[in-house]
Amino acid sequence: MAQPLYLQIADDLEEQIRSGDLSPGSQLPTEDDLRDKYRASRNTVRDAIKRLVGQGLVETRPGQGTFVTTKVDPFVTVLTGKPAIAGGEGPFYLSEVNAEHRKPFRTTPRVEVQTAPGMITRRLRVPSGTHLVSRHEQRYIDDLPWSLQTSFYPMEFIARGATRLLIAEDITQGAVDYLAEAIGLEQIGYRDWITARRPDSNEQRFFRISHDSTVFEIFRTGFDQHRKPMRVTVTVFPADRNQFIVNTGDDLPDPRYDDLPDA
Amino acid sequence: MAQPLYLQIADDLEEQIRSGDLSPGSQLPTEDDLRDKYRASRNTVRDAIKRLVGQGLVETRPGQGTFVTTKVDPFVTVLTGKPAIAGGEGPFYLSEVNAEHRKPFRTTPRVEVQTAPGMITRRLRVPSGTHLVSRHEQRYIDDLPWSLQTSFYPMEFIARGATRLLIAEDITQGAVDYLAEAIGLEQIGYRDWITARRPDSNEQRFFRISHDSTVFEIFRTGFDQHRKPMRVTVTVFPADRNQFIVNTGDDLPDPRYDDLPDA
DNA sequence: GCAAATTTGTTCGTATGTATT
DNA sequence: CAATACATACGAACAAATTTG
Repeated sequence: MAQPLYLQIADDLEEQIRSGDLSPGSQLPTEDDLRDKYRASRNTVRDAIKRLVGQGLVETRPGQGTFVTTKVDPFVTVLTGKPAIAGGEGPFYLSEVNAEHRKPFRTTPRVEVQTAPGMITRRLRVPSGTHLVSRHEQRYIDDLPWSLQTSFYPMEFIARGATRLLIAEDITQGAVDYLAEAIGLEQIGYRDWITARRPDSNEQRFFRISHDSTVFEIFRTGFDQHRKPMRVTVTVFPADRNQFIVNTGDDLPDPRYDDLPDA
Repeated sequence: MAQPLYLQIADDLEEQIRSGDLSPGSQLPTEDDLRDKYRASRNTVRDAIKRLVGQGLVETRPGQGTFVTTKVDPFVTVLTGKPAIAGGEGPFYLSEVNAEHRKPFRTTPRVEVQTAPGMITRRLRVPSGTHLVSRHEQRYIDDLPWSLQTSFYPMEFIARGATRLLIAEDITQGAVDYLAEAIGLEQIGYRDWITARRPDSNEQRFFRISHDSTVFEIFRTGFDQHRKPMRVTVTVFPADRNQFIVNTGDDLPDPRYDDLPDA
C-alpha cells in the first residue's frame, strides 16, 4: 500500500477542486457514488471526505450532500494607525482594504460587571478577581458574522464619571474619545497581542465554523498618558475570512492597489 | 441519544486533561482499555481520540500509544520596531519576549533564482514570471523548528552590485544594511500581511505538525526611499508555538513584565 | 539480530439514527 | 409519508510501527 486508500481518494478530490473541475458551491457525488467510483467502502470514502472537511475544502450537510466551500473575499484589518484617528471607529481602528461596498454592522453591546479571567486582569494590571465592566458585541460585514469583541474597563472609571460605559448603547463617538472627554484619560497607544486557537462552542455557532477550524484572538491593551493600561479589548476573528496588516514606518504606499491576496 | 457516544467519550477525556487528572506528556489508556471502560467499540473510541487530536489536546504515536500534548512556552515575536534597529537581526526584527535563555539558530540560506508565484511578484510590483533571487532558510529555537523563511529580491539588484545576495552565506550584518551599503537602497519601512492557513506537506514534516493544525504566514514587504517595494519576505510559523505583538504609539511599557500568556 | 507482544492505522461490511427534500 | 443523504456505531480482520524479551 503506497498510500492509504482514503488519502488517495482525498488527494484526487482535492486535485479536482483545486483545478476547478469541481467549482466552489457545487456538490460532490454522494458517498454511495464515490464508493462505486473508487471501489472502496462507504466508510473509506467518508474518511477521505472527513479529511477534506478538516482542510476546509468541503462542507457536509446532512440530508443534502457534500459541497465545495465557497471562499469569501477576505476581510483585511489594519492594526496600526495613528491612535487619534480611532475615534468613531470603535475600539479597533478598522480600515477595510478593498471593502468599498461592504456594510459593517454591530449589535448593541451587552454590558456586564464581572470578575474577568486572568488573561484580562493581568493585562490591565489589576488583582485577579477585580470587578470589571465588560462590553460585548457581535460584528457583521454584509450580514456575515465577522468578529466577536469584548472590551474591559476598570469599575473605577464609573465612579470617576464615565457612567455611559455602563449603558447598553453604542458609544458612537468612540469609547476612547468618550473617556478622554469624561474623565480626562488619553490613550497614547496600544499593544496588540495576536494568537491563533481553535474556536469554542459559542464561536463555532456564531461564525458557523467547525470545531477544527481556526480563529485569531487579538488582545488589544490601550495605555493612558501615565503609561498605565486603561482598557483591554479581546476580538475573535475566524481565520478563514480575516487577514491583518501591520505598517511599520511612515508614508508607506496604500496597500489597496497592490498586495491583493490571491483570488 | 442526547449526545453521540464518541463526543461523550471525548468530552470526558478532555475534562480529565483540563483538570490535570491526565497530565501533559502522560499516556492515555490504550484504545482497548478505553473500549472496555466506556463499553464502546474500538472505532467509537478512535473517533473520540481523533477529535482530541484535532483539538491538539493529544497526539498518537503508532506502536506506542496516545499521549497528552505538552504545551511549549510560546515564542513571541514583535512585528513593529524602529526599522533602523533591524540590522544584524535578519529580515525580521525578532525581539524575543521572555526568551532570555533561548538559543536561536538558522541554517545557511538556500539561494535560488526562480520565477516567483503571483503572491510575490504582485507585492514586489514586477510582472509575473520575472526572475527573482530567493533566499530560503530554516530557523530553530532551542533546537525546535520555529519558522521557515524565504526572502525575494529583484535580479536587478545583482547587476547593480549586490552580488552577495547570490551567495549561500549568512549575511551577518543583515540584508537591509548590506543593500544600503552596496547599492544605496534604504528601507524606510515595511508592511506585514498576516494570514493563517493549513500547513503544506513540507511544513508538516519540518514542524512535525499534523495536517489539520494551523500556521501563520506573514508576508513582509520592505519599501525603499522611493516608496517602492524592494523585497518580500515570507515567514511561516506554526500557530501552536508562536504569538505576535504589534505596538502602536511610542513609549509603551515593556510587555515582558505583564501580558504574559496563560501558563 | 530476531521474534513476539503491544499499540495504533486502515479497510470492509452492516445496521440504525437523523436531517432534508 | 417516502426517498435520499449524511451521522453514528459495532464487529472483524489485517497492516504497520514500536517496544520488549
